[in-house]
Amino acid sequence: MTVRPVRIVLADDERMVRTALRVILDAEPGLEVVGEAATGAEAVSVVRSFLPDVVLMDVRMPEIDGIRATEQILSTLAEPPRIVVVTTFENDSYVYDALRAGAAGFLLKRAAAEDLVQAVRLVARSDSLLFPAAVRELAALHSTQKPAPPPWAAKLTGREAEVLRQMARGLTNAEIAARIGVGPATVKSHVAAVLAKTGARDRTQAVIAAYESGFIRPK
Amino acid sequence: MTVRPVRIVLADDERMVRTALRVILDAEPGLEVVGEAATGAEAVSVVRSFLPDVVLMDVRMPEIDGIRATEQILSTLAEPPRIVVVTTFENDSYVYDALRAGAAGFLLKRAAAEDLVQAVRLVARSDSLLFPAAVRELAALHSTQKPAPPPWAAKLTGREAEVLRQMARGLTNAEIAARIGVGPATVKSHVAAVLAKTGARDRTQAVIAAYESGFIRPK
DNA sequence: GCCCGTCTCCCCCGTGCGGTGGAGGCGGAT
DNA sequence: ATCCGCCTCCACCGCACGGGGGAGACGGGC
Repeated sequence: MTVRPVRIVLADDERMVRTALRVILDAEPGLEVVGEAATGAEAVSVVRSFLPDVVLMDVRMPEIDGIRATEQILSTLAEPPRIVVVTTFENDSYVYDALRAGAAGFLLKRAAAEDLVQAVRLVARSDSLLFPAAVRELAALHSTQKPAPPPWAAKLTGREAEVLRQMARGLTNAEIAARIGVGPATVKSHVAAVLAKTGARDRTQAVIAAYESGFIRPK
Repeated sequence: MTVRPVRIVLADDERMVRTALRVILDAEPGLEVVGEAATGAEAVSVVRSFLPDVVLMDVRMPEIDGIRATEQILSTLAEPPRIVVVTTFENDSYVYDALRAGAAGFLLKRAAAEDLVQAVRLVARSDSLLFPAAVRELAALHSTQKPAPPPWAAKLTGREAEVLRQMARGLTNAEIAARIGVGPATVKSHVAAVLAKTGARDRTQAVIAAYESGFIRPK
């Protein structure tokens, strides 16, 4: 008997992309594109109908994005397919969101055809999970820029940085003053300086900036 | 001419693991283990000496953990190797940290030998990035347990969660009101509820709690 | 039927916060 | 000797915020 082929569903709002993927995948023995969807909502229903082994899911789609569609599929099917999130990766921060949603892997749209095929095969047969340059580039944005995660961090004086750290712990000006051993008025000055340099409107925005820039980290 | 082999460095505090990996990898044509390290610090120096193509890096190691070692390697070498983080995955939340550190992939220690080999090959030749069941399980922990990443998230109503998300974007009550289409007084009520449920004293602490609990994540 | 949770909105009040515009001291750089 | 950056602190002001009350409407559950 022949080996059961890997059944694939494509979800992408661009017909050309779907066609390209279909051509590449259908040319491969053992791979079979069984369905297509142009929206996230359509993807959910198509997957429910065809129950494929693998779904190639675009992130940006009308109605429901790929992330939500992934969530819905994984949470509503008893034996959900492996979902590979496909992205063009421009400035996407979808990666972590997709991971949380339960995506089995990532694929860069500009990936080589052979990588695409290998990705699908690998995801289909083992519970391994493919990743592309997308993450490397994203990771690079986080790691190689480590010497300069916050553009403004260099401009914060020692005291200001200290005050910002205390702010990010949820302390009031008076508490910060007591903690670092200065007067409340002094803390106010430093806070004002931090707000000015970070471009924040209030302490909440300053704390957000601290998190988003990596100046401080969760956990 | 023969193809240049993939040069590999193993970093793991358990000798047995290193040996096992070496046996598996050395048996493969085109793969060559050129060095081993038992600590994170050692890993950094060994990598600097041998300049391998791929590093298999354990997470938990004495002196310096795999994450920090990864950071150091990637930030100090001009042409750093691909670093694959190896984990036993018990309750690790290292995955995101490793990604941020610039890891090229993940591998589960209990992965099949053939998966290991294929992972190394793939990481070495393309900029694709391997993942294992580790992430699937971890993702499951985050997605299926989505009702419970923050202990209090389950207790936040839909509106309250929405308001908290807007708070975490640095918006004032008035701005949130305009954005979600309700009156300012309503937003005040929701904010009060959020503060009560999160145990926060003010909106800043609420936003901090949102970040620390993973309710929202930095880009 | 009733209750309870949710969403919606109102009042009043105190205050922490942020904005403005200062001042004095201290050290390094020029 | 002078200037500048940083740290320290002050007074005044307006306001968004948070606390403490409530109230009406809708829905589902008992």
